[in-house]
Amino acid sequence: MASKGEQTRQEIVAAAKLLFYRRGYNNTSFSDIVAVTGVQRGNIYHYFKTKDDILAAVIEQRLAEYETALRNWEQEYADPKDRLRRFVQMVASNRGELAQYGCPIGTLSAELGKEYCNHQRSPRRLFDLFRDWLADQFRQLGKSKQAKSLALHLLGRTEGISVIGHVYADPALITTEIKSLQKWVDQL
Amino acid sequence: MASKGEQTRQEIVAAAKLLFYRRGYNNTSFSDIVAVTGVQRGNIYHYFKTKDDILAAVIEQRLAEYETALRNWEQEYADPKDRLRRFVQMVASNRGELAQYGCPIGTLSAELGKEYCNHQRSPRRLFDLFRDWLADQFRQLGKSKQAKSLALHLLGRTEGISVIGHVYADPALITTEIKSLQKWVDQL
DNA sequence: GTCTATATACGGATAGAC
DNA sequence: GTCTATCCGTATATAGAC
Repeated sequence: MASKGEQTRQEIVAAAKLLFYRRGYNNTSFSDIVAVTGVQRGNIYHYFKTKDDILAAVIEQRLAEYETALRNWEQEYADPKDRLRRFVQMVASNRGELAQYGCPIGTLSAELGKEYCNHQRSPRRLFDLFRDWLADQFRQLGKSKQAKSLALHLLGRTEGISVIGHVYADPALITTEIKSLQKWVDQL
Repeated sequence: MASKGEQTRQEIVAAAKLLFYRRGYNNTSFSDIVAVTGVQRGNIYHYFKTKDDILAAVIEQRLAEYETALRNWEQEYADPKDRLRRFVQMVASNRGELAQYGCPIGTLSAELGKEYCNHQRSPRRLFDLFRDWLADQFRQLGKSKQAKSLALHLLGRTEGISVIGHVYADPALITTEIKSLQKWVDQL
């Protein structure tokens, strides 16, 4: 059972995660977080010294979430190819959100990857998580040598699809492109 | 010959274009533009009523630039396939910048595409420019029916490659992925 | 742990002298 | 067309009562 304080902390992180995604990190203010959570300004600073600290917590939260998802997929699907299909399917399922706000990892990286930003390299760990997991699947398919570059190729394809879908705010574009990507997986 | 005022205006736009790309739109302040150009704050407001107006001018500038490039490629290469190759080659040539700051169009779209942003749909015109030109080339290759979706596929591939190259700040990743994309063009 | 009040800095934008 | 001085809002962050 989580203590009261821990629960408040989680509420702040959850709200920040959503706001950073939908509005961007720089465009999200403490006032926004206060408005969403009901937790008062001063109290937020009780849990996090700076806005950067909140961002760090949000990234940790995302890492944990995705790790859990990947573990589950490993349980659900024995065939590495099915796991790859499940990964691609995730993008298709999220097409609505992706078309509205872009990829949560990709747009965060784009924003934080700019010059003079404290967190330039932080979102890379999120990419590492997927890259390493995907590479594992390719290795199990007997493609040890190209595993890493195949993983980056697949990651890049999904990111590109998200960018196009977001620019045109059109989930249907994501569906079309994902079909071609599913074929690519099938033909491995 | 450009008048003095016109020249000053151009300097502001040029500086803003570079700053918006490298630091992001929201992270660029008037003070930054003053520091780069030497043009004083009040004087900038003589040319642009708002920061949004500067952004609009920067987008127009990019549109004009890219239009010129595309026209030149049409002159240089008669074969539509060579024109497609030239497009892909552009990404390869810019890999250094792309790895450092991301795609100038893609990262701008990611930033402005977020919620409650005045310019949510402005960068779409930049994508339209490339999409329509690429679709034209596919049409001339006898692929009228799929022209638009092939164009979006190619655009998406380059965007995805930029995202990965940027996240890992590694131009070599861009080179690798571009090779596979060149093959795709060759096999059309 | 929660809240109010406030410090401090910097953002975009304006007024007006020259 | 250029420049200085300044307004005003809002941002992050802090102090301290309860």
